[in-house]
Amino acid sequence: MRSLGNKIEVLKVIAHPVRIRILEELLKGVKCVSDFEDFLEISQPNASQHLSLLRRYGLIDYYMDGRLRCYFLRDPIVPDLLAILGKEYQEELPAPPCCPVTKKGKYPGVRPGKKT
Amino acid sequence: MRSLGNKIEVLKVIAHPVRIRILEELLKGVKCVSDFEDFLEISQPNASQHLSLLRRYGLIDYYMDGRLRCYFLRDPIVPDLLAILGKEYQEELPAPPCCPVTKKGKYPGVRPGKKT
DNA sequence: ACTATACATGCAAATATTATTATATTTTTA
DNA sequence: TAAAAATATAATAATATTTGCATGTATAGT
Repeated sequence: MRSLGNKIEVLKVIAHPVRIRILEELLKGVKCVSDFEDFLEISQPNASQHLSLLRRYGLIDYYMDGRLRCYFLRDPIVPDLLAILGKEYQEELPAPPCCPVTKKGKYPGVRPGKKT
Repeated sequence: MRSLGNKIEVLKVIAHPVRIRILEELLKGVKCVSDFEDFLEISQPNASQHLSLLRRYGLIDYYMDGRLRCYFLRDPIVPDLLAILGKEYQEELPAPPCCPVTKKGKYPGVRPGKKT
């Protein structure tokens, strides 16, 4: 299992437009580097760098088929995160019953060691 | 609704150890700035900066109670993401039936315009 | 009115991320 | 075995993020 700190690093790695597209493509199935070049509008070395970053964090891996590298998804957190990114959120969370701006509110939290 | 690009920005904003802790605390309930100072080991201005970044992206908001600012969660994507970060993943995703390294595999994808 | 409290803001320094370019490695094909 | 295809690596430059510090503002208490 990953530690929380580790998961945050993973989140950071995922949070990049190119890498999200890569992961979305891999969700559909195996792809090799030059396939990505076709629809990501970036250079081959750049694609390679993103792929190896994703691989360094264990999110994806590859099989080798001759001189092709067939990349595929490996970490189950990826489909979960992509699902959230695809989800439509309509409402905001309910605001807490606290501290209206105009009137004098009352902070509900305990504030040990604080004056006032 | 947020666009995908927008959600990726949000993901990036969330993907920071201090900000994750802030959001986790806010998931429990309203907190004001100096409350965060107590358990995050960072300076007040730094806490304030992280809070205002989170607010700039609409993830949180605050009520004012005198000189306190009572921060609370606002964007429903936050609890969903925190849930995933808390989730335990045991297994890796099933590897695709393709291209074993030792033997000569066969790339399953269509590669239009590519030679070989 | 003065002082302390709670918090925000602006700026500069340190650090990290990203893309670009050139080059290297490996494998297949001719 | 030489050329090409597919991909990786390394170095660099451009840019963005993060923090620290000093200062600013508003409110509350005296």
